[in-house]
Amino acid sequence: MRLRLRNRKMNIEKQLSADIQNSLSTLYQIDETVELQPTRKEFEGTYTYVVFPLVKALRKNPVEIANAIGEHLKENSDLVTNFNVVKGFLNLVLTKDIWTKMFNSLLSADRSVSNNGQSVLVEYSSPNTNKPLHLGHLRNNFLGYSVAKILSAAGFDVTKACLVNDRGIHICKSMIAYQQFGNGETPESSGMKGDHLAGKYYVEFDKAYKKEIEGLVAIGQTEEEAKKNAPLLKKAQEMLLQWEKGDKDVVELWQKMNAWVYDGFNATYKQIGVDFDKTYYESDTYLLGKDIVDEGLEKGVFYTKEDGSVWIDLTEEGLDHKLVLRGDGTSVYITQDLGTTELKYKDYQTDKSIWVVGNEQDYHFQVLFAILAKLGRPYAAGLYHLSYGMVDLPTGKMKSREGTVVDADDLVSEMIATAKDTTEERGKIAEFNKEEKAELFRMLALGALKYFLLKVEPKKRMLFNPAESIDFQGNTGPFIQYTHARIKSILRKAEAENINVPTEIGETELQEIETDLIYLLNDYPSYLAKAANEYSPSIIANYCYDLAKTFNSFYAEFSVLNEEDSSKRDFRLALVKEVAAKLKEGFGLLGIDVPERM
RNA sequence: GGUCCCAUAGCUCAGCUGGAUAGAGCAUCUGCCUUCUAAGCAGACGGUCGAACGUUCGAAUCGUUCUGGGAUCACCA
Repeated sequence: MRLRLRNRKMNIEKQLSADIQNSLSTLYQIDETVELQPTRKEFEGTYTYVVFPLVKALRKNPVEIANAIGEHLKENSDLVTNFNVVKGFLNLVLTKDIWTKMFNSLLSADRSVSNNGQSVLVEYSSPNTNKPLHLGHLRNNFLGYSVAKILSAAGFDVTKACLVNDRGIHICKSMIAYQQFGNGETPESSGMKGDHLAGKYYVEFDKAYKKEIEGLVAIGQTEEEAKKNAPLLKKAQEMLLQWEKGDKDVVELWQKMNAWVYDGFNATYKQIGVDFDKTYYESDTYLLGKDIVDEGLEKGVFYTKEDGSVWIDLTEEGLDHKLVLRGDGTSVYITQDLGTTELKYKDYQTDKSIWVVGNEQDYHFQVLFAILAKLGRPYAAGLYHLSYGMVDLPTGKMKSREGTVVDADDLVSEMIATAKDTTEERGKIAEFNKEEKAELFRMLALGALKYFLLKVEPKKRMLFNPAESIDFQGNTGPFIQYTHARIKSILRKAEAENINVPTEIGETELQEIETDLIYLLNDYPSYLAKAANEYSPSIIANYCYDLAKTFNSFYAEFSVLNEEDSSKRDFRLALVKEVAAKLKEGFGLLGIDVPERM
């Protein structure tokens, strides 16, 4: 791995800020940090410096200050050729060759990622083995995978982890229902994917369980009593105890059904293009954490109640008292998470650890992090819950138990069918063979789906309407994929005509839309940094959209290969090649592939 | 009831570390394919930025209160 000590990339904005700082100290003997913003389209200039904040200290009127700074910059800065002042806004016009310089520095930039010396573990997906993945899991998977990619591009050493919830009462429910109603059905005999088969029996359990409750209520029990007393639930609880004791038959059934489910999950993961470096299984880790409870008691961070249960007082942190171990000595959810957090740290010693988990667990993670901080864990400050909002349907919340979910496999299949129809309608891929077509349809389907789920800020809940299929036009994945394909088409044609793409360009007069593109390309690192800081793929998605949109405006108005001035043509060739590369790079961070043609 | 999150155009969303006249897409309407891919481009229409106070030269952005929606406050995970 290469380590770059300094960022050698020329940064106009930084240099300009420094020049302004210099002007301020020369003119007014003040030392201010300088923030620049892009000049609004309706004014002349590239960067704007707002002088209002100086007014108070300098006791001069803003226009006067702005003019003075402008004059000084014009005299002393190599970058500034002219300026104009509107109220307190100093609009700076930069020297003409700045754009070719900026672009050449982009062309010659070192594209390897420089390691930032930090490591991070990202846990996501974390499915339950009693049901197949649904739309909510897709948001989770795409988010986790993308955040891992983004952090990696930002220089982190990233480990992708998955914690499979493969034990517990919910798994036993599927198992009981299978025992009772399964008649030896298998994925082979039924033709169902293993995860769907397990999910079927989870739903079966709930149906039968509800019937039992009705029956008990009919003979006079209250609903609450009936829920506790229903024989099926008793059986599931009994089965969990047997599982914990290691009962041979139960463990065998558990292994058999889980193996089916893993086959199903692996097929889904492969289809949606998601993977992990490490998989943890809760059946291996659910007993962890008890030693941490002991440690907490010794340190006086935890306390014991009369019934033997162990608690922590988090009222100082603005939280409540929280149970960390049951009176009978068995674990609760938080106990396990204390244990797995410790385990992950022992395994990887990462500087940061991220959980991609829905916002219904916000409180749980507040508590978890607060406890680890109180225990003085060195890694506590690096823990982060990437909380995301639920995906709701027009009919309300998705519930696996009641079967009111948008199944992940079904949705992907439907999207592929839509991609096929949409593409064939346009009739542009006649020369594709069968495999190439299949690959393209999948690429577009996943592009549409991933972009749809990732372009929204993670913490916002979102609505998915199955009746309205996901668009392929406008602000969508396929729009950006299409833009990439268009550029590739130009590059192919150039190659066929033996026109080389230059690696350095000479001075040439540029259109405004071309400088817009250079500006955007040059700005990419700041978007990447922001996305990494905020763990937010939506920032990358929106950047790609901006870039694609701007390119398409350029494309509609100007021609690359039909440009008669060869220096302009060469510049445009290099420019569009950079745009394509950036779109591919950005979409790569979202886990979306881009086609050569479509 | 306590705590946390969300509220921007008819719909889906950007913008939020305070800056100039709040931007896209979808939908509706008008133009643009004998020229590098029309999954595109140009334009029209559409806004009390949930409400009220406050801080500020300046608030969609910060603060307080309120309204609406969601989540959570289990010896479930």
